Amino acid sequence: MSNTPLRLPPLKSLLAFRHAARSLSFKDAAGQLHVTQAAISQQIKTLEETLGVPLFERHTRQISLTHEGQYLFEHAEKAFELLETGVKGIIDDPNPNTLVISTLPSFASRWLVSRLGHFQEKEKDINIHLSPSLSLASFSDGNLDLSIRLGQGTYAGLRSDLLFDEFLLPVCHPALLNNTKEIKQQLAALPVITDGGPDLIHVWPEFQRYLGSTNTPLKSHLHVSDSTILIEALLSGQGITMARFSLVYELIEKGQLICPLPIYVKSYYSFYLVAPAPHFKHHKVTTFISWLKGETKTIEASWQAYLKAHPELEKLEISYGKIEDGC
Amino acid sequence: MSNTPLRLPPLKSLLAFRHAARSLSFKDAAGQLHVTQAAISQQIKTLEETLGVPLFERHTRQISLTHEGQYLFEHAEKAFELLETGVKGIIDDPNPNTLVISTLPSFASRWLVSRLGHFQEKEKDINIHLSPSLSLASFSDGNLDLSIRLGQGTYAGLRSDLLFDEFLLPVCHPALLNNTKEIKQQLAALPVITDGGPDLIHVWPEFQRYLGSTNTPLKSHLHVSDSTILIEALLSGQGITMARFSLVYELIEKGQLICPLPIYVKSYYSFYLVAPAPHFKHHKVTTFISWLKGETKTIEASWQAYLKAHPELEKLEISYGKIEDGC
DNA sequence: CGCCATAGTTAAGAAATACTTAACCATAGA
DNA sequence: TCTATGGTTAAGTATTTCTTAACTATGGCG
Repeated sequence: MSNTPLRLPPLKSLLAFRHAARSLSFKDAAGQLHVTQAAISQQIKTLEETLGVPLFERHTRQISLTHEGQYLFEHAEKAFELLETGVKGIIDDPNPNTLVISTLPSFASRWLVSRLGHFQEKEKDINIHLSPSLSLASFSDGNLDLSIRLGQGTYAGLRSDLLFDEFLLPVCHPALLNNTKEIKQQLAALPVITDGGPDLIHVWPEFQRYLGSTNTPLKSHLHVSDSTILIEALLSGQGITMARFSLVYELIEKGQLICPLPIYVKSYYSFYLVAPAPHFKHHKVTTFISWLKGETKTIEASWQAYLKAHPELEKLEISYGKIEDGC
Repeated sequence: MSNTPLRLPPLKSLLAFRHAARSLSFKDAAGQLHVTQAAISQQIKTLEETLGVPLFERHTRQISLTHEGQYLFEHAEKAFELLETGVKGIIDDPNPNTLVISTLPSFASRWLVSRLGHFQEKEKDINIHLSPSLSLASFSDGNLDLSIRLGQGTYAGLRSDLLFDEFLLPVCHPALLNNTKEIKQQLAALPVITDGGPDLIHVWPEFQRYLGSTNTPLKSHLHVSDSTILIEALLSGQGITMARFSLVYELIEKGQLICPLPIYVKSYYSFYLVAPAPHFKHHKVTTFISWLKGETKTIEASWQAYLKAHPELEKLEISYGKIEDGC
């Protein structure tokens, strides 16, 4: 007998065979594999032609295994059980009691950290490791369970679930404004604070147009490294910015910051839960996501309440060119 | 943990992974699987994304397995070994000492049977079961090893290897002709013997044209069930036919039959060895085929010698319409 | 007994997957 | 320092798998 290495028949047809042989029904096998009966029929036919032997006897509406079919089934069943065991062991959570989350430092410090106590009290057997990151952290080394990012949800090879949409408001310290001049004039004189978020880049032209100073450079400009610093700069009265609602709405509610103009923008970035698809099946992840979605409902509720309390708010429509994926 | 049934990742990517993990080289895995290195690279990437974990660590030009990769490899290796064992057991010959051959009764009786003694003497451990059949016998019940058919070699789901080409000659008993009249006139008066072979149907119009009697029905017509009877009819002087060279050349050499006209036709049917592809790997089949090809060289040699001895032979070109697959 | 539902089959076309090619990157070795 | 090597990726092509629709041969029910 030749020693040339064996070339397996199409593996899909072997899997189809295994299911058909186990249930002795092409129809049932089709249901199990989420394909049509015709697909199974064709797969089995191809397999029989490739192997050169019949694997089933046909009895019009029923099938039974031939001797060779029985022999092959015994091997195929064990083989696919092994594959299933191996794959399941891979995608099962190797560390079910520790949830490693990466998110924006600003979102972590301004919103999430202060709420995590509630989660930990509720879920005592899940430890949270919060890992701030300005950009999408890599899942490639296997040490990260979930990422909460602001972006477009288009991360290659990863699943992204929308958490909540983001809105941008003009925000500053109340002490920066008084009644001696018109608000727009006062604002035009304030430094603008930016943090490099790509969704903001497209907003300034509109902002300036609203202030009536189209196509002139920003008078004064404070650029900070991320939104955490940006919020601190706002709170210390360094200037004005279009701030993300999720980060400032509690400060506005407390009167520590104000929204001096009746305008807002819907960011084309939203907050997403991002991870490899199998991570979304881990108990600790699904538990955290359920809790988080409950908590972020307060952001959405606050936004709706804010809109209701300020009917004069006007939505600026931004025209975008090439949009980055997000951060 | 959810009880929803596990859906395996693409099986091809698991096989690619297995080979890459075993040799720790995408390049080597590509060679083993007869694809390009890029294909393996993409398969592994897809698998890692689907499973949500890295399986290899990359070191520019080298790879090593991660912990999860090692775990999965152990399962995958065993699983594919099982599949290979099962498949090999299927396509290996369950009955290596008995070769069941189906062929045309005419070819069996006129040519093959008388030579099989030589084969059996040469190969004492292979028993031949010769099973005459007017049409292609089914391989579906697993009791047939090889078929020798006259056709176009286009049998669905089966492999067909050309054995030899067939030629058609006008043949009759020598006693049917004398010197009193011109040969063509005498032949036109003879009954035509046919056996239903589709390759003959298209020949008669040309035959008649050659005799100078275009578009008139055959004067007299003896139809028999197959070529075995046809040869007996020829030998008993019942008429003329366009006979297959392989069946009559020995009778012509002995003077028992003659070819009264210097014409011939190349049949669009040829003799083929037909079987499910794996059967061509069985030792008994390859042994028989080697022997048979040696023996059928005498037919081809005889044909070439016949052409050389009769340089006046003219090849008639037949125009065909829709052609049947053969028998 | 006739009709309807059922499971398997097949052909043709569409959808999805896998592969190739070419260009690229980061080394390692000569 | 330059070249060869193994892995990566994008774009386009080839192949495989699937769906749909029509078909066949039952088996069971009214």
